[in-house]
Amino acid sequence: MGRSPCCEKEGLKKGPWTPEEDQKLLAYIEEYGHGSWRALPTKAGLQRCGKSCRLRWINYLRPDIKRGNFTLREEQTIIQLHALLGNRWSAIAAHLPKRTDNEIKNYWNTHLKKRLTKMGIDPVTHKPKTDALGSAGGNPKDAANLSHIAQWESARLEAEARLVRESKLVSNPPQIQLGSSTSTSSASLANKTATAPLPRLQCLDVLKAWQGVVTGLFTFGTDNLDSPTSTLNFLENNAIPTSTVGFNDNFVGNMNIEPDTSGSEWKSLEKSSQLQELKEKMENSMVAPMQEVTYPEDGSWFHESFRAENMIEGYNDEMMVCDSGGQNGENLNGGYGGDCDQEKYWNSIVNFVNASPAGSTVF
DNA sequence: AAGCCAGACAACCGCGAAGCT
DNA sequence: TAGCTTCGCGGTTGTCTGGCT
Repeated sequence: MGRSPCCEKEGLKKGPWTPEEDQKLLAYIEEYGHGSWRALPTKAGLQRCGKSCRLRWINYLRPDIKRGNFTLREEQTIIQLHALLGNRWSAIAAHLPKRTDNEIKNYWNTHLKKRLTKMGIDPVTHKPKTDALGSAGGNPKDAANLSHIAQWESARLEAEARLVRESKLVSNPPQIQLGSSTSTSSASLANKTATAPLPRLQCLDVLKAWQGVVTGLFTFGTDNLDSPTSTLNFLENNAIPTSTVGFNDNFVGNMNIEPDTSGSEWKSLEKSSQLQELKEKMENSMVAPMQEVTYPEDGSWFHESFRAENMIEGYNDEMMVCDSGGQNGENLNGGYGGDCDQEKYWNSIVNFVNASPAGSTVF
């Protein structure tokens, strides 16, 4: 189909953005919103193509971007989602608040992929390279099950990512009349632009749901989820939940869930016909398979994964350096404070990714 | 001090999908 | 319905920086 000619025009500047250009772009979006990206450069007085402006805004200038090192939890989430989704960075980014797809992609390529490779794990399949022939212990049936699970989760995550994008449109129309202020501070922009921080779509967070299933079943006793389908129960009564449908607080924290205390974002979503449509789709496509999931009762397959789940926030690479001493240093918080943390951490990740509900009767 | 190299990250490019007329 | 425009995504490249020799 038609190709945008904007970047092919001669005379347009390429390469790194100058502070002056950033200022112009910020000032324009603050006042008028981005509107049509194609038309923006001319209106904003920039010698750039619209594509370049959009990228600069999305990946760098947007006020709701969290910069700096990825937390251990974020790394874990990226790896888990990558195991399910592959290189669908935008879908992965939808689960990492304030991170851009470009940033995640870069981080994966420069850090995580190499680490997995070093550990002898194929970063594409997330399987040990020595186990090339078979996943799930080499059992073809289990491998097929795992594949089905991955496909299923992939489809659902994609649907959710789409909803997240749509929610941006619903709750934050792109063209916002921003008032008379000419301030270009990030704080100011954060309240005004079309890309204000998104609410977490709590009950549609299928990654959370998936993990909540196994977490709830094996580790939390009385507050356990009754059944995996509970994650979608809100669909039945159309109620926007104020809590996380039976998941314990621990879990919520672990998954970077940021409850929206105001609920205002959800209220706007409630009115969305698109949301209603998606609800119906999810009801039809997701609830049924989940109902029959069963897992080994002893929870052994999930044990290591759960330990990784409980690692404390702020855990960083330096803490993960594995000395030759090899002492086990699991701390009282359930995290790893010992000498061989890196190996344990990554083993946990790998176990989580590999954790196939072998007893599943779903597929 | 200079040159080289590798890592990290910003930015570009090409493609496909969605929307509009 | 076809053709065009616009946007978003993912792969790739370019540039900067810090470490090493």
